[in-house]
Amino acid sequence: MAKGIFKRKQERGDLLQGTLDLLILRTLQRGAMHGWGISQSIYTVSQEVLQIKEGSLYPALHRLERQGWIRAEWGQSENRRRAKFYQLTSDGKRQLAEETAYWEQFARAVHLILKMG
Amino acid sequence: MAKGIFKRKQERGDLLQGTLDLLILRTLQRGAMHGWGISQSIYTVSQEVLQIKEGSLYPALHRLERQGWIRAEWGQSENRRRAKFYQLTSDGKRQLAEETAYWEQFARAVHLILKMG
DNA sequence: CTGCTTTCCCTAGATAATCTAGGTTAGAAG
DNA sequence: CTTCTAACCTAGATTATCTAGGGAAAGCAG
Repeated sequence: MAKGIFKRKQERGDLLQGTLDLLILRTLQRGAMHGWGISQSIYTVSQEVLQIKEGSLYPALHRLERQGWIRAEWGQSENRRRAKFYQLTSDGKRQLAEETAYWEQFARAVHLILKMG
Repeated sequence: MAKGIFKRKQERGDLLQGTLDLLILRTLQRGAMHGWGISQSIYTVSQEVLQIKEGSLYPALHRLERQGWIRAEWGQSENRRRAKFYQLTSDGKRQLAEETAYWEQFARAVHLILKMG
């Protein structure tokens, strides 16, 4: 990578903090999906902006499962590989609604700061 | 606190993660301010939504100063107390622009996920 | 003057989320 | 048979924020 030309790609994974659960839950609202697929979906739907690393994804999925917001089941992927499919539980749906509302309030608040006179 | 009645106030300080610097820098864009004033400004401008704890505020200010984005100077507050006034440096202005752009891209991306079919 | 409240500053340690950097398995493809 | 890729996993590092303390000085109530 040629010296100062490409200024640090600016990692900024920090903003994701606290949002990852929401993104996963929302993605699962469209139907059951395996982990790999979830991260791909987030990547493409966000127009290549949100890139979830595997080291974040799987721990997050296990966390969500432990909290009873998603349920896992082994199955077969579209490519005939073994894959773990996740789906929202009813608790998960409630949690999704809550987190969505919270995100919207938060984003509005930040917007107020950014646009103040 | 009466048993299950008040369900966890849901702390959710997590969303702030990665945004605090932006909020502080943006607040200082309006002029020099002391720490206490910065947090009050963020609180009222955000319509009571964003509440920065002192334990986050002061370390953040020191971090920003260490990185050369803000500069501190002791002075007197409106209430005649000793207070440390911070102002943006030119590096800080550049940083503010960068973080603003990044936030907007991020917020757009999350919005895409939340609104997908 | 005394004591209390408010403003303003500070920090050590806990908590927790994400990332880095590794690794495994099994099907597909050459 | 060898390589590539989809799909899963985790330990440890990093880092931001919060909890929970503490201190000093101005103003105010008694």
